[in-house]
Amino acid sequence: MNPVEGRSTRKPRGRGPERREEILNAALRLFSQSGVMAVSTRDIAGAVGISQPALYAHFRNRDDLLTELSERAFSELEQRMSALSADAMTGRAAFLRFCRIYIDFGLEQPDAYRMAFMLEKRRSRFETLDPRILAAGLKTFQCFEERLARLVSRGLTRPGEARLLAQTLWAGLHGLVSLWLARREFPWADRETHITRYLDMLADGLFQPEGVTPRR
Amino acid sequence: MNPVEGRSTRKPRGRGPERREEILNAALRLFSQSGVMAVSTRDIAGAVGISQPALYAHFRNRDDLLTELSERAFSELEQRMSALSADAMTGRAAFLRFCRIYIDFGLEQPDAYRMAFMLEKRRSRFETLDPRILAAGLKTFQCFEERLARLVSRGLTRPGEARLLAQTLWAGLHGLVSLWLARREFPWADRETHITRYLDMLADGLFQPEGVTPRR
DNA sequence: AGCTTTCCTTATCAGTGATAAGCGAAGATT
DNA sequence: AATCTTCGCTTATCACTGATAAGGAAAGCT
Repeated sequence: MNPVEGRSTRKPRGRGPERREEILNAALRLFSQSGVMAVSTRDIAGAVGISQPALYAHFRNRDDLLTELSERAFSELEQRMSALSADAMTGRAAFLRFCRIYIDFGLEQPDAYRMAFMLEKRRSRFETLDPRILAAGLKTFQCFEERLARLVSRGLTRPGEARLLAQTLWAGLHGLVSLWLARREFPWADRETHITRYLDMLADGLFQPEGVTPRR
Repeated sequence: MNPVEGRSTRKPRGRGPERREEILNAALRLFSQSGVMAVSTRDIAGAVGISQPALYAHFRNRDDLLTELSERAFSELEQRMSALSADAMTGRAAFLRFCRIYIDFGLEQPDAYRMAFMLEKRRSRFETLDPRILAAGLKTFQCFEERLARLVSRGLTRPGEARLLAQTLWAGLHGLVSLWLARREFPWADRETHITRYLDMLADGLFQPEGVTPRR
């Protein structure tokens, strides 16, 4: 695709990058259907119509493929957040809408969300996070932090408050979304009510009424 | 152990239930060391000093063993929460202490926490939750809800509010803990500050100052 | 002594992710 | 045109996984 890419002056023959796309799309579809853990490399290869070892020409291993999908998931979330910033809204209403973007992303694309935040790789230790996923996550988080700071201008009194608030809010939203996704059978309250109540609680803590100083 | 247990009048020979305990303990230790996904049934059997198929005399399969550990994790959390209720505290301070119990449990016993809330089984679809884990989770949640309602007596105005609040708070705490556990490499803010700020934000939303009506 | 039950073994299975070796055809080189 | 090179793929195979089958050794009861 890029002539700068290699020492060879010859153009790549064609199928290469497209095959890679085919594989990624097929994998995501299968993961959505049957769950990430249940899909084998043979399943993916079969869906694309190639043999299983052929995958390894495009991805070093299975986890590498998952990483790629994780990066895409982060990218998608980032895009959604960026789309909102056009409106130069501020205050409570904007805060609520901003949070809804995160929540809606998780609920509409549960598999992408899982890829990004909840995925436990098979081989490595649980805590060992892929550097690529870490980088993608950091980038997305910076976007999150930036937009949030713009929306919530009041209440950011101490230095470093913006980052702390962003991490706190992110964690809160993640808790909501991840529990919904991981424990579907649980008798959750009506989801809309739940979202509203939760965001209100957060907003009540964030946007204190005039003349009232929040404790601490 | 219990004479009511079977039709046989003979006493069980001994090792049975103890072996089961041995296996569970060894499994939990290995999971803590190497991560849940990285530990095989042969590893567990080897740690106990028996052959791999011998495990299946005590557990139907690997997931069954994980389920057992999940139940124990829930039980441990429940115990911790119940321990606090002795003090008949109320109000904001009690709320903060209550939340700390949950957080501390997750941070002190990360593997138990993962068992209970973050575990993706290998075989089944991700959403398909083991009924036993569901039951254990429900029981623990009821404990959570009950204690919380006692602590936060004000602010519970609408019917069903207690359950909604409990689910909301649980989700918020889970978000914090699970992200810490799953993304250790992330440049988190100082944890103590983080906890304090987050709980304050929640408490500010919950315990509105006198004479101020929270929006909505 | 003989029988039953318990707890464990070895042997083996299908399925997994991954690697090695090689094959055929499309471009490049002569 | 003939040859060479490289690419994209195949088949064969590996070590390992969770799980099952079949059987053995020994403890305790009759």
